Amino acid sequence: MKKVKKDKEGECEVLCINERKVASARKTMKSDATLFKLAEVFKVLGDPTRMKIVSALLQEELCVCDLTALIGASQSAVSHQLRVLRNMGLVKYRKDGRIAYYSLDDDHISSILTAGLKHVEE
Amino acid sequence: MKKVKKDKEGECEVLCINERKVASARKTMKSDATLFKLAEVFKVLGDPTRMKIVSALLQEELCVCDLTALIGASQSAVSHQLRVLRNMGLVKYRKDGRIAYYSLDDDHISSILTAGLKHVEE
DNA sequence: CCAATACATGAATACTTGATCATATATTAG
DNA sequence: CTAATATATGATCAAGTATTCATGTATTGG
Repeated sequence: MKKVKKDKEGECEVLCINERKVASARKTMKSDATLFKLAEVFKVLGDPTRMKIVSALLQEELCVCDLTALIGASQSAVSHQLRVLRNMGLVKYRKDGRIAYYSLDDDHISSILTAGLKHVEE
Repeated sequence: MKKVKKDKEGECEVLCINERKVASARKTMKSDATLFKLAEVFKVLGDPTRMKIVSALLQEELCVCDLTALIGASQSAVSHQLRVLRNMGLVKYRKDGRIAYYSLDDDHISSILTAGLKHVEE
């Protein structure tokens, strides 16, 4: 159901498409792969539990037990979501005995949240 | 299954929880409502189709038809996702006859993407 | 060594959600 | 008015996902 029509010469005659604007946008847009990765990062931040975890880690590293107490979820749920955050490279952790201390992986994450907050807080 | 124990005086004796760090984090963390809204915004940006739409609109307004051509999705899918973006206040639109021109709702959105890109592009 | 603690993880389930299909509305050309 | 165009939207459905439950691994105190 493409919005195009074949004319007598076999060429495409577009309808309402503004070719110039479309070409211009296509030129400056990031690659599909980059946009996909970007969407993945935002998707990971787009869950309340994970958002709470990340924002709790903004100041200092915390262990799983601290995080569980802080955000009001089960230890299992926190652990599962920490793995998601780890896999996306948003948090890292170090082990000290049987305690795992989690922290944010890089400084960009703080600025992502800050930028988002500006939109949320009007 | 709370990680707490009642002791003889009826008080809570925590296990590995670092009370000081937890209290400190709790103080500076945004409210649950704010974090929830923040997660919602990121969730909306966390879909490849919507991410493509938003990034296509970074430079100038585009009509639905342009967007459909640009991002390679059906008109219906684009329309549905535009509504999600509208409801979240990420895009706005104006009608000119039967054509709807969409644009980003505020400038923060660009900075959110920029911050995210810094993480994605290492 | 043994029990308790801290955390991780597989399975099952309920819930969410993005795409498609069909159709509706609105505008304009003829 | 009528047909075509541009967009919106409800319903359906398949795929994804967050939580819970049960259990596993690793570390440490006694």
